[in-house]
Amino acid sequence: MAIPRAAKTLRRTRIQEEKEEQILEAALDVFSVSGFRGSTIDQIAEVAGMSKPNLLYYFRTKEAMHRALIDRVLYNWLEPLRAFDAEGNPESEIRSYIRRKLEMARDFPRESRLFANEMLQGAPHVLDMLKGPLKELVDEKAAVIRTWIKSGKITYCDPYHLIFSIWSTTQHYADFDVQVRAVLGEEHSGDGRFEDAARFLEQLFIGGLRPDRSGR
Amino acid sequence: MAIPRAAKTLRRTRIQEEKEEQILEAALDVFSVSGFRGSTIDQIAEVAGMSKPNLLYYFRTKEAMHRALIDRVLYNWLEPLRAFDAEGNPESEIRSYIRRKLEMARDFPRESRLFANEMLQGAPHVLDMLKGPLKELVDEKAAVIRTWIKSGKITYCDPYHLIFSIWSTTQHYADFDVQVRAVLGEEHSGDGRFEDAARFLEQLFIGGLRPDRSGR
DNA sequence: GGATAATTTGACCGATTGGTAAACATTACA
DNA sequence: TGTAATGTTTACCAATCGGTCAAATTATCC
Repeated sequence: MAIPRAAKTLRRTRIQEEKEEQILEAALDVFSVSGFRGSTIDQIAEVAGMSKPNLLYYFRTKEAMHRALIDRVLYNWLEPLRAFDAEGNPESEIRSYIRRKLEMARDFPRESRLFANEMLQGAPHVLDMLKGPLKELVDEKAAVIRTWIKSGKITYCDPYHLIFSIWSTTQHYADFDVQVRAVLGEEHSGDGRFEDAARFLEQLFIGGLRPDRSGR
Repeated sequence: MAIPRAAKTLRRTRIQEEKEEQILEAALDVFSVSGFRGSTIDQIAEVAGMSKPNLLYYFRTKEAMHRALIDRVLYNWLEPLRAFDAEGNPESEIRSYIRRKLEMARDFPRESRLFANEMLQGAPHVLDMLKGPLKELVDEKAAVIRTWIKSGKITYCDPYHLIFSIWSTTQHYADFDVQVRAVLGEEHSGDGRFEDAARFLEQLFIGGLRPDRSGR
């Protein structure tokens, strides 16, 4: 007789690791496109290549699957912001933050869309995380940026909106990929657009944040 | 006996105008949060305050409702970009484009989210419009920006990525509203954040695009 | 190799989905 | 005011939804 599913959390077999991995991979495919409400367990089961009851053996509900997926993806997603360092000089820190975020948009677009979907729906599953850990992390980095401003290394500006604008410009290339490709045309739909975007954004932010050159 | 619905398009009664308006308003509420797949006709009917069959009397399918909604919203959505003018000087044109887009994010967040949802899902209903009319409009405005660059009014940059970055930074305040509020905290969740954002973004773009001050 | 635990499946359930049919009610207009 | 066109509702349909169950299969370990 199968053991109650709670026991799974005590010891995990090889098969469990593999299947859960497979399922979350498929779930990312589906949830990132259709959002939570728009996705079905059958869809995910099909992408994962297994039967629906089999999938439900590993995750008891659609909710549980979604939560596991978000938990798993969240840590890496915030990594670039955590790496944002007060010690480095502003120009190179901002430059590499932009680079890192653009790389994530290029290499992990599904993860970006998963969060975007969540945001559009009002963040029903991650609101606490936004108000707690994320806010704290951003507050911390905003303080760093303020020290840069006070020491005259970058021009005066609102650090929160600076962070928002880096998030939005970079994630745009994942979340609105289809629009970007449509506007740029087939011929610019290779990965080259990420290099072009990096060049533009670095120029924009470095130029836009340079300390006042003519008195303000 | 009720006339076949095709006849409705010939002459529209007062009731038709009112009810269709009511329905599309409710549809905007629902589709903008849950996307096409995640929304149900019952939900929309409830928000619209009418029965499902009644709603289906005006729009035969969920698809038809969604299409009508998109058609209706699209024209206004592109208005700010159309207003982007080659004659004005770059600084004030960019400034007012940012203002207009931010005002739309503030005043029409549902419309913004409707499109964002559509993009995340790969633009199944508007791909042709993106590749056609939108691309042409952007190409046209990109050409304007290039003349500004050639005449030395703004610094050299990729006009497409410039447009993308204005889109993304401004729409962010509608699409990721819940995140913005969470990070800024309750006390900054009044409409003041749009003024702060406007100030920051104007500074960023005007500063970032100012012709080279030190030789390149 | 056999017992036992872990995994997989097909058949199924009640609720919800998008949508229809036809009776009924209301409006517009001669 | 009568009547034909328009609008609304109730009852319903087949398909799909999230999820269960028990039986069948496979892996594990002595």
